Parts: sequence; C-alpha cells; structure tokens
Amino acid sequence: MTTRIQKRNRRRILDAALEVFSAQGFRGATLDQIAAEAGLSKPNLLYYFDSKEAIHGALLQDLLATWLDPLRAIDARGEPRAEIMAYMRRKLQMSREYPRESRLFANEILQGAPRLSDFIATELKALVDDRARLIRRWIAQGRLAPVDPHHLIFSIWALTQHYADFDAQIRLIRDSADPMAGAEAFLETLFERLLAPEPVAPPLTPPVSSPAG
Amino acid sequence: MTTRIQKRNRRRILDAALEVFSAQGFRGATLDQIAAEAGLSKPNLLYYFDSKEAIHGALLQDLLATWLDPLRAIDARGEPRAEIMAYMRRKLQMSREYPRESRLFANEILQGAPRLSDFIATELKALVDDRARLIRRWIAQGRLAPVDPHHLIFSIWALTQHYADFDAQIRLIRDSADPMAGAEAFLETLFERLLAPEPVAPPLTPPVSSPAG
DNA sequence: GTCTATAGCCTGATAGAC
DNA sequence: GTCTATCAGGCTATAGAC
Repeated sequence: MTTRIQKRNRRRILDAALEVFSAQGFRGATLDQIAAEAGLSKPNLLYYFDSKEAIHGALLQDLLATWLDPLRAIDARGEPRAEIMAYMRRKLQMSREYPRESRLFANEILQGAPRLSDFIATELKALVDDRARLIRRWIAQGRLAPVDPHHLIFSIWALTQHYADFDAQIRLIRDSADPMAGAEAFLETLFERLLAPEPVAPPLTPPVSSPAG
Repeated sequence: MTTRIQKRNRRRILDAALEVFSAQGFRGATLDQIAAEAGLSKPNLLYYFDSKEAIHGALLQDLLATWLDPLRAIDARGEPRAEIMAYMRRKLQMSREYPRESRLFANEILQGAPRLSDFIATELKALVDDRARLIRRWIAQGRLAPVDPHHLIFSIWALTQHYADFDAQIRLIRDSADPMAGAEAFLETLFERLLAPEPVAPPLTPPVSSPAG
C-alpha cells in the first residue's frame, strides 16, 4: 500500500531530479545532488526508485504524457490561422510554465535522443505527419499562406522552446527581469505575417495594391 | 618548438574532442572516448593538453573567436532588409557547416552557461545591443517593419540553430535524407514577410499602397 | 613522444543497524 | 523507512619505462 508520505517523497524526489537533470544532463547529474535537493539521503532515493536511470525514466515518462497535447489540440474544424496561432501560444505558455521540462527534453535531443528515439520515430512523427496533412489541406483551400508544414511546426518549436532552453543566455543579454517579456507580442506579429493568406509584396518590387490571383 | 606532428596531433585531439563534447556535454564525455576517437592513448592526450578542462576550454575559445562574425558583419550602410536576410543566411550556413560547434555551444547554455557567462555578458551583449540600436534606427527611418530588435535577433538564433541542435529529432520526423532541406526557402519567406516595411494587411484590414514616411 | 600501470577520487548501488 | 558505512567500478591525472 502506498502511504501519503511515500507519495510525497516520490514527488519530492522527482521534483529535485527534474531540477538537477534539466540543469546538468543525465550524466552530469549525481544522486548526491538530487538527494541534497530533495532533502533525503542517497540510499533513501534508491529505496523509492531502483536506480538513477529509473528516476530519469520516470521524469521522461511524465513529460511525454503531456508533451504532445498542444499539437494534438489543433482542431481541424477551427479557423486555420487562429488554430496555428493558438498552438504557438500554448507552446510559449509551456516554455513559461515548464522551462525545466523543456530543458530536460532539449538535453536528450541534443545528445542524440538515445532514450527518446522510439517515442519520436513513432508517436511524435505520426502526430506531426497528421498535422502536416491538415495544414496542407488548409493551404490547398487557400485559407493559409503556402508554407512547408513541417518547417512551420519546427519553427514554432524552435521559437517557443528557445526562451526556455537558452534562458541563461537571454537573461545575460536582456536587461529585463523577465527574459520572456515581449516574446508573445513578437511571435504574434511574426506568425500573423507568415500565415496571412494574401502573399506579401515580393523583395524588391513595389507593392501592387490589387490582390493578384 | 612545435613540430608538424605536434600540430597534427593537437588538431586530431580537438576534432575528436569536439565530436565527443558536442554529443555528450562536458561531464558526459570521457577522455577514453576522446582518445579512442583521436586514435591516441589517454596519457598522450594529457601530454598535449593539461587537463580535460583545458581541451574543452580550447574548443570554446576556437568557437568564440568566430561565433560573433556573422552578427558583426551586418553593415550599417547596407540595405536593412538585405542585411538582416544575409545575416540569417550566414547563421543557417553555420548550422549546416558546423553543427557540432552549435551543439557544443547549446550544451553550455542549456546547462546555465557556467563557462560562457563572462563572454555573453560582455562581448556578446555589447555586440547585440549595438546591433539592436542599428535596427531601431532603421525602423525609425521606416526602412524596416517595427519589430523588437532583441527578439528579432533571438528569432534568427532560434530558427537557424534549431536545425543543428535538434538535428536528431528532425531526422527522425522527416523522411528526407537532408534534415535541412527546404529550411532556407522557408526562413527566407518567414523573414521577408516579417521585415517587409509596409505593414502587411493587419488581420482583417486591406493594405494601403502609399509609403508612410 | 608515446606507451603501460596505477594512484586517488568520485559515483551508483548495497548491506545492515535502528 | 531512513540512516551510516562501504563496496565496486569508472574516471581524471600522474609515474615511469622505453
């Protein structure tokens, strides 16, 4: 039977482990650090989890359980631009609320995704391909500017996760206390312009004010 | 005196170290791996470099010597949009040619930039702030769409470095042999639209064709 | 200059008292 | 359930032969 104390301790350990793994990577993290952060002894950690690997695995599992939700939530029946914009906003919100989870994920991918390749090649790829088809359909219907769907999705990942993953750099460059200040307004503008169904004026030609078919 | 063999061995070691550090992070990498990759014995590595830390430091120094070049190359006398677009292209080219260097940098930032905070807070910040002033001037002159200069620069970093840093994920999702296929065309479109000096049709208002001073 | 051997530290995991 | 003590393996770095 699982007592209240056991649940609380597991939670404490996972929270401490997230702190340490996301900041140091799997190999860089030590059980000593996690134990100190959790306020428990090292053997006590291993009473709750079989191994260091098991703690890390539990964190990844928790993360992956919700990682795809924002992308899944894109509604085929919605208005295309509004749906993409809402997806971008959800991802940005996740970077704001769960920066450690974003860095945990980034650490894994950066190091070749040894523990995530299965998830990415199956679940994530299937979902992305599905969303790409939907976006292609929207484009064919003229409801969205013609952009490569995969690159569109990658660009949303890159731009939103950057604020969590490169937080240390942004903090050192910006004077603002909040490194994400202004990010939402900027990304709003960026994607509004990218997705506007009317093609913008081409590079060096003066804009013609008639909507060329 | 430094012989030809010594130069060649130093080069071999640094190349092997770049391979290993960029893929595993500092703590994840071992001298055994680097030695094996370089085809030398472990003590021989330490004949050429004082310590593991020294090898890593040499790599970072090499990297930082050129890391700012693309941003520095933005020419205040050039045409604003063309200059920004060229900067974006240079950064994308660096992701293509030097993905390991990008990942080495990303690993450091992701882990809180312990060895780079000085560089970022002084050199990089000064350069970015300088470029931000230039961009603000261009915007005031009506030659560039009004966007936050810092976020514009961050967006270029995020979008171009993503292809190097998240390469493992992209490869697993895309079918293409080249994970960067189509990236340049996509980013070209994205930034052309973002930077067009004429405000694009705001969500539901038709554009006016006079160049507002 | 390059190697084998090894010192000495750190780390993940276990034993066993309480 | 939680602790102290400790083992075994891996790691950086050095010693010393060649």
